[in-house]
Amino acid sequence: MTRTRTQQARREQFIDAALRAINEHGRDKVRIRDIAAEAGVSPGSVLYHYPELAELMFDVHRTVADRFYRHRADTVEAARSAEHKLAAAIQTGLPSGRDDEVACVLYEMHELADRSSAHAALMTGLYDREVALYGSVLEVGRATGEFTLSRPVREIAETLVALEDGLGLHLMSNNTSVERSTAEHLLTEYAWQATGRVR
Amino acid sequence: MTRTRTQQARREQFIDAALRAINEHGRDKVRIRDIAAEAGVSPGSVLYHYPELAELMFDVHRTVADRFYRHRADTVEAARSAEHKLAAAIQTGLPSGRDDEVACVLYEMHELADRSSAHAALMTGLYDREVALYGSVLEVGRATGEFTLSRPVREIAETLVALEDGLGLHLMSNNTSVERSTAEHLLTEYAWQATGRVR
Amino acid sequence: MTRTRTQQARREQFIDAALRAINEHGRDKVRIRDIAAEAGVSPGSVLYHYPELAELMFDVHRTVADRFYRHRADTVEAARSAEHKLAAAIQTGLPSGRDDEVACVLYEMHELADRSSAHAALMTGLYDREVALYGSVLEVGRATGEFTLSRPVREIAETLVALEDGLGLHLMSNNTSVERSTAEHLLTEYAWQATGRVR
Amino acid sequence: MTRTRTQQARREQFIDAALRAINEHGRDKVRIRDIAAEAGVSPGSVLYHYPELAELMFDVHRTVADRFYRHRADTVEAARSAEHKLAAAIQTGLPSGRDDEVACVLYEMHELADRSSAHAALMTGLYDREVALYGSVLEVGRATGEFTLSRPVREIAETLVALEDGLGLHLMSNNTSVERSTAEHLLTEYAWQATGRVR
DNA sequence: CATGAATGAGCATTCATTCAT
DNA sequence: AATGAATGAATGCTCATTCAT
Repeated sequence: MTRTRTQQARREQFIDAALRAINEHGRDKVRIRDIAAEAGVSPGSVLYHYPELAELMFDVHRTVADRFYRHRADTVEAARSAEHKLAAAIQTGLPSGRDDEVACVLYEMHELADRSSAHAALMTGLYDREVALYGSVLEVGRATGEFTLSRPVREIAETLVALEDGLGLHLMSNNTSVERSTAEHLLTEYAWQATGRVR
Repeated sequence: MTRTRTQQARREQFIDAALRAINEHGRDKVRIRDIAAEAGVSPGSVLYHYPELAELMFDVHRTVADRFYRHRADTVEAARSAEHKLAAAIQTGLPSGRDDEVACVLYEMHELADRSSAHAALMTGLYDREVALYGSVLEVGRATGEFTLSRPVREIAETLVALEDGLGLHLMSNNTSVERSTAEHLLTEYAWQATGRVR
Repeated sequence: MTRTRTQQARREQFIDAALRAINEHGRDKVRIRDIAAEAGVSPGSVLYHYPELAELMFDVHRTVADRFYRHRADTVEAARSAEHKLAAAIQTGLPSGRDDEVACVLYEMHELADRSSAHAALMTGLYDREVALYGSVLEVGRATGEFTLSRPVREIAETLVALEDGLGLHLMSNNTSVERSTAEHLLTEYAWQATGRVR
Repeated sequence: MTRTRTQQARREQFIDAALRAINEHGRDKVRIRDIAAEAGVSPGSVLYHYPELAELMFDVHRTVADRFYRHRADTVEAARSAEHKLAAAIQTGLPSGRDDEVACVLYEMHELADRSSAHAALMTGLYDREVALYGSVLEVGRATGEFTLSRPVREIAETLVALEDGLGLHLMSNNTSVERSTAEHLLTEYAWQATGRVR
């Protein structure tokens, strides 16, 4: 048991190392050596703990998905009013910038879902949680009377998540026609409209 | 001139071959041999026409972006009313399925924009054209009285493009919580709302 | 016959082209394409006239050896006195510098003699002619009373040739301890001594 | 430290292997596989210790230059009289034959000096040491009264080195007009003359 | 004769993986 | 548990060579 704990801790170090290495070299270019170097160990050591490299990739994906959601959920929860919660969700749903390691890697992982159902499941899981998060915010707003929803909760929530993912994709891809402020604006406008608030 | 024509035609054959090879093996896994095999030639032949493989990648990206947009623009143009045009834009904006080679490769190319400004420029160009396409449809609808726009044209158009990109991303990633019908529904609902039509 | 003449002329163009290409890229790095480019034709054209590349190399070697000797012999012959002839031989026996294409290529060819008796024969032939050239100059000087030879003609001549080859080797190899002026000085000093002249 | 020692020892094994491989296949034809085969390892192993192959070439050059000089210096030192020292220098300055691996490779390396200042520096260094070696022998002979120098020490020493290099070049190049005995004779004759000894 | 296109053998090189220590 | 050393499979790439036009 103790050994398992130790091993697990070691694996988490490798996950973090891989995360940084992916961020630096790109998911499809990263080598075991890069990960090992980032962890300060030899390549063989990585293989010892992760005989299957795909498993490490999966754990990285899982980790960034969890962290990304956790950060959003915590921030939203900390907001007092539904309006503030909604704003918090929007703020944390877009990548903060090029140095947003978690968001960057998360977007790099999308492509894996194409050919791996395990990764697809991670994406689905994240999507569902994000929809649920927005959904609960909307419910709260409706309950407090802050929001007058123009459409069913789930529909609005799904639209918000898809919209922020699309905007995030463009932000990560250096689309010069989409800046962070534009993205925030579009999301916010849709949110106002969907929650029946007039400017 | 004739010679150049021939060379250009040959290059386009390689672009198509690469497109198919990328579709089969994945952008980051595709080997020169795969492209050559798809084109029915030897690996050296590919290098002969594309000494810089990155240039071939770029041409593939450019090609799928152009085809994707061209198909949308043609379909939209063929529709008679603004309402039909909008529906056509939505239909053609989402990947038709796993066998949608153009859309699949287009999404696979996104990641390249991360580290290459040339690819980022392609994405920006496609985005701008798509926004303009939606914009013109909205303008037409407003002119004919079919649409009563709730927000500025550009804002609605950008939201539509980002939304369909986000939904497309999930469709391509096998997110089981987002199906093609769901995606269409979300887009359509937003479009109805933004164009002032009541169900 | 006419065809042979034409072919021979064409071959000589390739020899010159190869000479320049070798000078630029180095004998062991030069590619057929470099030679073709220098000749302003396609690689296939070179192969057409020189199906065996080794033969072209040999012709280049032969050509530079002949030119090198011819230049020396002509210069020596043009000198009036034995003393001037000897000085002329020394002057033309050392590479004039980095831009001395003939000398550079000649030195690059030495290594081929290691494994090819044909190339070794060329070197031997050049050596013999150079020894003969120095020999005749010494004979003339002795006949006119200008020189009082300290050793047999052949010995002095051979020593002069070997000495200039050794010095030339260092000059070509960028030995910073051997400069052209040093080389001339050493050769001249030995020549004075061997011909019984006092400074 | 121990580790570095091991690595250095391993590198020296590769230097020796490369020396033999160069000797067998020629400097410009030698492949990594030849060196690996000579060392009894896989090609990758060579790259592991010498990621830059040029560095291995340089080390081989350095090694043969050092060994060549060391052998001469030791042999000269072992000789008792100046006369014997001079004879020893002459004997060891000429390649003993086709099987003289050190001399063969040393001559093969000359060409590298053409385009690499690092290699040129090695040649310069060897030349300087050889000149110094001859110089010290001459000084000793003058001190003991054995030699009566006809020219300055440095001039004679430089002439001897250049002369033996030129003769060595012809010996290595299979010049059939220059045999080992001829070469020895020419060197010896010049040496006698320069040191004021009469036959 | 000449060339552009294409080929394939041969090469260095990368890199995950193995293993003795 | 970890590592340095070593391996070998896989791949890109070079380049002489072939060939139809």
